[in-house]
Amino acid sequence: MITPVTLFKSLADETRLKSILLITQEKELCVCELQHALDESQPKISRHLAQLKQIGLLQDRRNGKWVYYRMHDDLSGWVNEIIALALTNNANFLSTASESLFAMGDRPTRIASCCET
Amino acid sequence: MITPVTLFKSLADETRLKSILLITQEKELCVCELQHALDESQPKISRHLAQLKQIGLLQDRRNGKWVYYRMHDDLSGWVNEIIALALTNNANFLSTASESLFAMGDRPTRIASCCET
DNA sequence: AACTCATATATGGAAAATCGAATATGTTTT
DNA sequence: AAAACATATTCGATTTTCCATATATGAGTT
Repeated sequence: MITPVTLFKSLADETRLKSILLITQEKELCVCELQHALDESQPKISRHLAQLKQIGLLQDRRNGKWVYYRMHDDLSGWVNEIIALALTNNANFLSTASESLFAMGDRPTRIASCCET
Repeated sequence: MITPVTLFKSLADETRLKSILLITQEKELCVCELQHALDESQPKISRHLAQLKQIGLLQDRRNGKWVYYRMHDDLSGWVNEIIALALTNNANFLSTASESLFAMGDRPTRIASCCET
């Protein structure tokens, strides 16, 4: 069970918050997609994702060379609700990253999406 | 307009989060009540409240020697909703502070409550 | 097996957050 | 106006967070 302080600390960083909101919006994203969408270095993205995974907010799965992150399945309802509220009420906060993601060419998601359960 | 990162940073500290949740629960609290409920030093409480006020999460009013803090009237709906979710889903996180507040003798609130609009 | 690509981690340093202690301000009481 | 009380602020120090760089791991590809 995640504590409220731990949750809010996780959301209190621009890179982490945008990552979580993008992942929530897109269901699942790999490191390189977040790297492109947020225009940040690979280690930076990877480090924050590892942190979010360690806390239990995210879970990952590897598919070939790519590692896909999504919200953890076992999150309490109120955690998901808080994230959903943040997402739906801060469209402009995420717009640039979101547009950048859609403009990205060669997204591995397309290839992977055909293999999902 | 508060940004989501600013909001979550505000909630990412135990003293601040408990203060905000207690204030939300009790409508209005003065520094000495929070000091007692959270069992923290006066400067520490005061400093965090000042920070929350500066951000625009709290507003204060002075009544005699006491300064009462409450949630800011002009907060966006989603901000209040997030705080309400945190409050209703983390009873145990707040229980000790809450009990300590109720056990406090000579609460100035009692005197002030007769003068509120 | 060597090479490439995607991702992860380790390290040292910089920046930011937090704190305790001391002190200042403002209000009431005497 | 001095004393007492509630609150605010300053200061230096500690701790925590964050980052860039370099390097490691792990999976496909040739």
